[in-house]
Amino acid sequence: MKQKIKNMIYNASKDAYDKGDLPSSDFPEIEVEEPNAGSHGDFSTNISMVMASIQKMPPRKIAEAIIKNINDPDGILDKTEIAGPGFINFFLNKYSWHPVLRKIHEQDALYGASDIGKGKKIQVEFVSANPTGPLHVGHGRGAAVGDSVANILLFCGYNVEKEYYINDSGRQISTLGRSVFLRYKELFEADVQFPEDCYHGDYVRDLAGKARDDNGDKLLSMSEEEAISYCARFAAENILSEIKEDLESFGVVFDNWHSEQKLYDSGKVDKIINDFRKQNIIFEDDGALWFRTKDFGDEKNRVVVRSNGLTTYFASDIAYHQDKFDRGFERVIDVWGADHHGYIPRVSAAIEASGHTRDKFNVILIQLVNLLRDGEPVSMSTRSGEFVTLRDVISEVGSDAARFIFLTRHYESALDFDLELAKKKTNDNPVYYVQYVHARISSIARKAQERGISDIVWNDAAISRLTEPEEIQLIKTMARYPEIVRCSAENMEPHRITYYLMNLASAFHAYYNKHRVLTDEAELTLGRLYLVLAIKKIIRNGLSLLGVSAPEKM
RNA sequence: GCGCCUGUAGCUCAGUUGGAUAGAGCAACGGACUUCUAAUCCGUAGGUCGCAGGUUCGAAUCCUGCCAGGCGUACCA
Repeated sequence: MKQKIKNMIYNASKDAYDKGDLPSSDFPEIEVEEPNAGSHGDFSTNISMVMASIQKMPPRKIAEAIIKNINDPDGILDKTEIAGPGFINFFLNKYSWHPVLRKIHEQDALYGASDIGKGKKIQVEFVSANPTGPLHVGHGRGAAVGDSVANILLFCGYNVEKEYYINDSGRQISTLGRSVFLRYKELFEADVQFPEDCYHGDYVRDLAGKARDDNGDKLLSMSEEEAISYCARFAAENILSEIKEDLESFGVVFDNWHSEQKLYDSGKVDKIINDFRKQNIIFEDDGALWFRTKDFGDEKNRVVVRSNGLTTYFASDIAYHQDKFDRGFERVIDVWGADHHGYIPRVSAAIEASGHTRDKFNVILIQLVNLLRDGEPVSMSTRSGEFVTLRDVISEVGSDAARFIFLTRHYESALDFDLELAKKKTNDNPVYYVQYVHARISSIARKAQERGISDIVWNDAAISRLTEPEEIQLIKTMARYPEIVRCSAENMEPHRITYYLMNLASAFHAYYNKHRVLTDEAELTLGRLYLVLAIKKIIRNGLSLLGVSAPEKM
């Protein structure tokens, strides 16, 4: 619809120039928007103001020249007007909106989909929590955003892969092994010292118990080094499978799980370090190996191999990001917690050093989640091991409510997640507000079926009965959906869809309270059924991008 | 100190990539269920868009400088 208006303006401008009404044929990009105020029409363009300096004419005069030359072969326009400093407002004939409904019904689950991604191979890596403990709420937000962004990109024609990077190597894993081993030892001996820097959570005791169930006291007869290494692997594997379960119950399924350890085992880390040393991108100083991140815009150089010979996290990240591009991804998106933002310059540096431009690398930084209960902060100390896990949250408030709430804010804003609020089944909690639309319409459809109305298809006579202002408004809102999805994909901002759905839901509920769908008039009823079933399709369609279910009954 | 994020109604937040009179929900007040699900709707009230400059036809939005809060600034992960 917007495109039609654009074409109309373009043709009118051209005709105006041909006839001499406009002195220049240098036309800017035409922008058409939907004004907030209904009194400003259905669409509006600022072209006259933008062209004023080029045409050397006052904006309102330009607007007159364009309007004079407007051609409307399909008869979609009711009227046009010049307003304010020179806006041209277009008022559409209400019948011109009706074909949108047909499109929604035909495209159904694909309404709003596009090919703006052109099949480009793109990777979204998210969660990637260390397998040293259970997922918490912060990971939940990352999971909800990452998964949804990936869904939206897929919907917009990208070839998307969802990946989880497993940090199954390095010091935190041996600390985990030591923690589990010590708790295991406690099961057999008194007076075991448990250091501060070990993991204190209850899950460590659970894992120790499990290790005993599997092995009896066998581990005590091994060398400590062997036992710790066994416990590390045992614990990490167990935790990882718990993480997988949690994510699955949260509706998140990864295409690929990428192991850090395998990057080392395959020699990729050593190779990249050697290559960069030859290129003098990595150099030795004070017994350590340093990456010249400063040459790539970071504030200082960073250590890759410590003087004790151990690699840093950064070392494997260099190899990991190079590996992503080696696998053919044209764009790489990392979803991180905002506390890692200082890490961006060095990873960008690594990417640039491996010969890729940094615009192919995007980081979505997710701000922190404050967990509340009835407005009071819930303590979340990882040290003491007292934190509310994602699993707890899902079982308490449900996956749908949790995911929706995580997506009700721009990820760059900190989020207060109130457990009591999330459980409420009222207007405080927008997820039910949106799902309720789907359930209500489903209910109407069932009632219609009881009345013997089953064949709900496009029918000129029935559709032309849709003339109420609320009906036209609803169709206009529905017509905007594809653009919302596109914006959401371009900016990687799922919350745009969340807000759109709340908006559409609100328009529907208002309509529902004012007008009956099932009336005594067959044609009107059929038209309205066609309308609300289109709404239902968009609600389902949008919720699925967010990873939220669309219930038939509530 | 430096870097990133945030600052919009009493509270929690949107704001169509620079448009016209800045919008929702909650909370407050007043209304609507014998009719398709009241997990809903309608109405009233609520604003110096942190502050000060600048850019232009036009700024919550872009630029500069301040102020406030959060996070980060390891040969940790």
